[in-house]
Amino acid sequence: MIDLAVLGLLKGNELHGYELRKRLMELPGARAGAVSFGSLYPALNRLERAGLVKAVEAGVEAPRRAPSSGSLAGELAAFRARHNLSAPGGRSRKVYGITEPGSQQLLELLTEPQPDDDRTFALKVAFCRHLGPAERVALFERRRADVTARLTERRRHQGRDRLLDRYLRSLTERDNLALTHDLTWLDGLIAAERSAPSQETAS
Amino acid sequence: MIDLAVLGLLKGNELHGYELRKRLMELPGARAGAVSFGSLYPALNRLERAGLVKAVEAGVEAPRRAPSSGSLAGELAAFRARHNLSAPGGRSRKVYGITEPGSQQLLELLTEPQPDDDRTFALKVAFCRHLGPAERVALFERRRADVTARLTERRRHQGRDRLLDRYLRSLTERDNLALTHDLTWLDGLIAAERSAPSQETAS
DNA sequence: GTCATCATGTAAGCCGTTACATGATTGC
DNA sequence: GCAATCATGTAACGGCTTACATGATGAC
Repeated sequence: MIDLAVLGLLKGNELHGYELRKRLMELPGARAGAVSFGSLYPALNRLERAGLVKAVEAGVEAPRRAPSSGSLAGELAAFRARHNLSAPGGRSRKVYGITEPGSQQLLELLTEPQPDDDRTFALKVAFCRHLGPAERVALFERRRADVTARLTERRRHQGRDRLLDRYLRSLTERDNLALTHDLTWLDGLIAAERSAPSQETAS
Repeated sequence: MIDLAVLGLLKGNELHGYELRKRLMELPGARAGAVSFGSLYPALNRLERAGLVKAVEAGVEAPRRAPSSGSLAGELAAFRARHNLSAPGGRSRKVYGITEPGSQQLLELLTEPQPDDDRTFALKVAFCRHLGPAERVALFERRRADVTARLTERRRHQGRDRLLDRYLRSLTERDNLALTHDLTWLDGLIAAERSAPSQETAS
């Protein structure tokens, strides 16, 4: 989940951890991108060790390891820091970019056929522009099947609606509505995909 | 979460673990009650040790500990097994009921004011019949505030809609719709609560 | 000069899952 | 008799959170 989120965002943007999280939090879809720093930073380090992302324009690192009295590196850092100001390419923070293996891994994550939970699916949609039209449709169709299955499951179990109190009934109705809306939405996505000029955005 | 689910279901029904899970899985609301056996059974034991639930009609337990050759207990178990068939009060399974402290704990879990994630909120609604009207409205109002906050947050961040690709735009729209529908639903619940004959279902 | 925000990290722990082990009962 | 389902558990592990520690920078 967090790998998908990180790789998806880094594909196209070079970002440092803090900014990455800010963007993640802004992603739509039921808090899909919500992660804590406590899991983001270790994840970034892990992905870097795995070669899926790499630090770019790394700039000043480990100035505190410098035993020499002359704080050359420190001065440099301060100078750089005075001039960066948020534009992608800042200094003194660790800016990451995606690597080729990282891009491949992103595609694999987006393509894996196992059923997604809601948050993962939202993330996949958020980054599905990196897929080709066929894989995109496959993604939507798989989800469609999942939602349909849930709906029919629900209908199987709801015969005893009369036995439920009003709150459970209301909850059930809400659930059915939400699932139905999702189906409609997915159908729209699929239809659009099939009729659209099919602009490839392959890897 | 699992405590809420277990206590909520046991309030009113006496059930064994397997049946408990089956009912949990049937609860509406975005897979709200989905739990694995691997977490359910330990949870039941924990709740029992804490005195929040207790085994009732324990019936045949530990027949394998009986060293005597005469398999009296075994025979009895077999006899019972032939006749129980799913009706609450089965044998050879561990049937649990809620205790007074358990009921109190359930009320506390239903009343705690911290914001709920979607699944927890669904569970609270599923069992909110055990609350009084005032606490119920409070529950709904809190959720309403949460959803409203999410909506305005979203609106703050979506000025650059034009920058997003069609999939992110679609996802954002879907999200807005879902949140809006939820708001309407909550408003309906609140209105119904306020205008209803206010049937108390206190602890 | 002090406070909020930016920025990166570590450690402990929670809460749940999957996989495994075991055995009784039911239906064919 | 054999398979599917019912039924209860344990062990290992995974992923994420909270809380903590640290420090630079910017605004006033």
